[in-house]
Amino acid sequence: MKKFRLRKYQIIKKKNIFQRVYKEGRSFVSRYLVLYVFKSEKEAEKKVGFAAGKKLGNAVTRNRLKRLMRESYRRQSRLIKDGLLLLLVARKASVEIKEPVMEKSFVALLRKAKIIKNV
RNA sequence: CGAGUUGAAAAGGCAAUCGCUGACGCUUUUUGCGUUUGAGGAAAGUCCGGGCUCCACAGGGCAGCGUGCUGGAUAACGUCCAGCGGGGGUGACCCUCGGGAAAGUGUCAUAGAAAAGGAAACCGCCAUCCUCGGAUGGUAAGGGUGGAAAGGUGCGGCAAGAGCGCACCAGCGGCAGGGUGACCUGUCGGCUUGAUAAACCCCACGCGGAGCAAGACCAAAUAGGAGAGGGCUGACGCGGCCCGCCGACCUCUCGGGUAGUGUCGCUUGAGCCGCAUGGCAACAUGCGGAUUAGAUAAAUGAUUGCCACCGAUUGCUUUUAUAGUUAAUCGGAACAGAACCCGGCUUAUUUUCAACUCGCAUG
RNA sequence: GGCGACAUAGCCAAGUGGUAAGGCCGGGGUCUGCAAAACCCCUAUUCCCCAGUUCGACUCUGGGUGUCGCCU
Repeated sequence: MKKFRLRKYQIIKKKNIFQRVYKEGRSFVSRYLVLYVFKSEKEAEKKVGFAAGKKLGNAVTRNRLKRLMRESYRRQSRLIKDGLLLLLVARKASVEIKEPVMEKSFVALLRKAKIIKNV
């Protein structure tokens, strides 16, 4: 079975990139998530960032949400087109949900944004 | 059986698939593969105390801050242990910012005659006088006010009263005995000096400041740039002020560059477990053993199966309540995530066990 | 991660041991033919919460909760 990896260098870390994606990227909203999409200058670049605000809860729940989002992205990353910077933000309703619900919601957002590869 | 007090312990396990941090090995341009490793009792709050780093390898005085019964433990503490005094509870047991109010100052609203002077007379009580309900004087026993009223209770005494006298109790002081000490016990004395120091303050002891975002290091590039001001008649700096120290740069403007969320600090430590000895204990000493988190948009997750735990329903056993049981089904499993590291405290939270106390019932 | 500040009516807020000022908003009234303005009256029982000290706590002490700021 081919593995879907998610390495450190594939995650957005710099503050200014976060700011650009927030400001200039297009956004898509669902009940549990907000997805920002921004076209990178480089063709091959494909990165993702995760955010969970302070209002969602304590450190444990915020870390759990980021893990769930990362797991969803990791499983579906092969479907996504290259050359995009994505940013996933958790909403308050997502505190209660389990992993498959999160993943479904993520895929629905990808369809909405029309960034799925046609294979 | 019910209610409670105290003290400990644990924080589900195994397996499969996918995935992540660090370390090591192989390969290597990136990368990839393999082995291995990986959160807590509170990691939390940041409330104390240290280590460590920089500033005089930290000095003096003032100011400021903290602690506050005694003795001990400790690197240190506001922590811990053992005691003393006071308070609460039927009890196991718990709580206690618990020095000084006779060094001084302040405050004690309203009410009340009086709220702190050896002070105070509103009603009442007693004596004297008269114009017969007032005046003068005595009086703190009674009434009334208040959170608190000038020691309390009883007997005597007196015009009425009063530590005015006596007994007991409380408080204060002296002496004797015991204890390292807080203090306790006994005895004697004159009879008596409100509360508040989590009000200022006094006394004793302690504290320099900042904090790993501390601090240190690194390439290329021009270049130790230009101008103004201050400075060995001592700048800048050392938390406030004064001293003292240090000893040559500092501030502003203009122009140009660079350094990356880079590397080190970064994890073995006053640490943990067992035994022995000393000690009532906290703890100390000796011997032996096990020692692997080090991330930085921040690593432990997701899905599933079985077993174990808890709860509910159904079935079965039992005369019933109840209890037990195995089987099936469903549901649940807390608080919470290392960020330089330790010792504590506090707060959040799921269970289990042990010892003890009280009540009820039965033998 | 570290350091610090604040919380009082719907809003802005004063208050530093003796029963909580003031302004805006709101409600009622006077005035007016009706309004506006002006004037008068009313609006705090949880002073963010829980304990303690004190006769008495918004105020002092300890613990908790929430909000905001500064340091790379």
